[in-house]
Amino acid sequence: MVKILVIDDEEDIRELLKYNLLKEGYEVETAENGQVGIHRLKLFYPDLIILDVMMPGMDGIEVCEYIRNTSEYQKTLICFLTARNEDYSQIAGLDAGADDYVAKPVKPKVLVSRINALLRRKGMLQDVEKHDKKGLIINREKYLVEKGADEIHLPRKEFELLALLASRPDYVFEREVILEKVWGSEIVVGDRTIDVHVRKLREKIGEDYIKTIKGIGYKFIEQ
Amino acid sequence: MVKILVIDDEEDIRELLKYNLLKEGYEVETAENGQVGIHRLKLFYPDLIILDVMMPGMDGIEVCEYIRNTSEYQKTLICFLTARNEDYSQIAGLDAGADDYVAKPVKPKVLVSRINALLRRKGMLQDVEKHDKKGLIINREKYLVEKGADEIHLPRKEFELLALLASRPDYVFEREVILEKVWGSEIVVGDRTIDVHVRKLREKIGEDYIKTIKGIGYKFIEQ
DNA sequence: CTGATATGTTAACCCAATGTTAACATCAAT
DNA sequence: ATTGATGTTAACATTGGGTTAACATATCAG
Repeated sequence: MVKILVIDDEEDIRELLKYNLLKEGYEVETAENGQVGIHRLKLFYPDLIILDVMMPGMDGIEVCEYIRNTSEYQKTLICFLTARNEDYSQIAGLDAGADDYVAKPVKPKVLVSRINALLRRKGMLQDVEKHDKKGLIINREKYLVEKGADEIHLPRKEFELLALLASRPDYVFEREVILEKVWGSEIVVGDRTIDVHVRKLREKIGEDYIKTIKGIGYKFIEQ
Repeated sequence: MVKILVIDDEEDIRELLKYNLLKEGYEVETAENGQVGIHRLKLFYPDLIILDVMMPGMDGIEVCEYIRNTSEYQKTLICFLTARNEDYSQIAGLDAGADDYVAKPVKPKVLVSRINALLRRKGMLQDVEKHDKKGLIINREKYLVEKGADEIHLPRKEFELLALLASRPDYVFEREVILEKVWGSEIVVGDRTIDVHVRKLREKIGEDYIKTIKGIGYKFIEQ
């Protein structure tokens, strides 16, 4: 669960943001000024702080600098709330170490969208797909197959064969078509060649990804 | 050297940004529309793209989506230029995968500050130090590679080869591409030339940085 | 069940791609 | 001209990807 701390002196804003962020599925706490915010940090340990720049007492810039100078909060994201046209605070804020800012008056849709984007690009939002599943990621640029956290290096033919099959999961590629695409139309190889490559692939990526359709060919099964 | 590509249909803006970014020490190229921008991508390989949302023809959102769907540019940063109050494009832009946006009319100081901040938090601005790891620092001005405390002087070809490979760690550069980029498309050299340079590089920087992908090419591995 | 056919499996082999070394070519600096 | 640094090539060594042969097993028709 992603935790967000909202620090703003206006109660209306705090409640507006809290309501919308909760609706989005985040865990939210609020603080009404910088001192309280810093105090709450230690107990709440948020992943992201939404921080008003203009506050009586300790302002947002100071809070931000304090956070950035405290090593245990280095990875905590900071998003400023700043008055429009307040270019100075944009500059100072970003230089103080903020990760983003949103202009006031805050529109909830905009804010939520930016918070989502910020968390996503910082990798704090598990993007559903990608590395959680045991699905394969075939990376042609790296000539590499990623399976979970593992990186599997494949020789050329094996890679091309897998890439072909995986390009259309569940579609059955006939042996003849595989030969044509992976080996090329002129080159003639023995009839056990494909099988051997399939064997090696199955050894490396797992036995369940490539299924034999007897009498026809092979197909790739998504796991 | 950090490379920035500016895509905007207004020449005034392009020149304004180019001037200020060059002054800041960046390498800058421009493009006057989306199509040209995408074409320029492949040759220039920018680290960051400044992208106008509103353009005739292919607009910024489309360009952004194209880039985000092309795996080799996944790590390329995108910063939108968007008209103020144009909330829709803020949302659509960020959802399309932009890393930041700056409102028009652009103030050079603000833009430069945000670009700096964006690059810094993405770790693309080597903050002078960084000597902690055993990673290599490639210094184009001095034709020099720093490995820890050592300074390794490299001849041009070796340097260009290493710089190319290291510009995109893990990415496999085909022999043909290496020849094209390091030697130039017209010049034809023997089959063994690349290997010999790789050999010399491995002797100088260590055996583990450059990996052979047989049948395809070479890749740089971060240590 | 039996035989026929397709596919699986293993290990050995071959060779093209790459590694390696040293000689040669080129060029800038002295 | 001499030296040293760099770039290229030739000649040979090495490796591991790709292929095949030989045999094992599975599947299906009748």
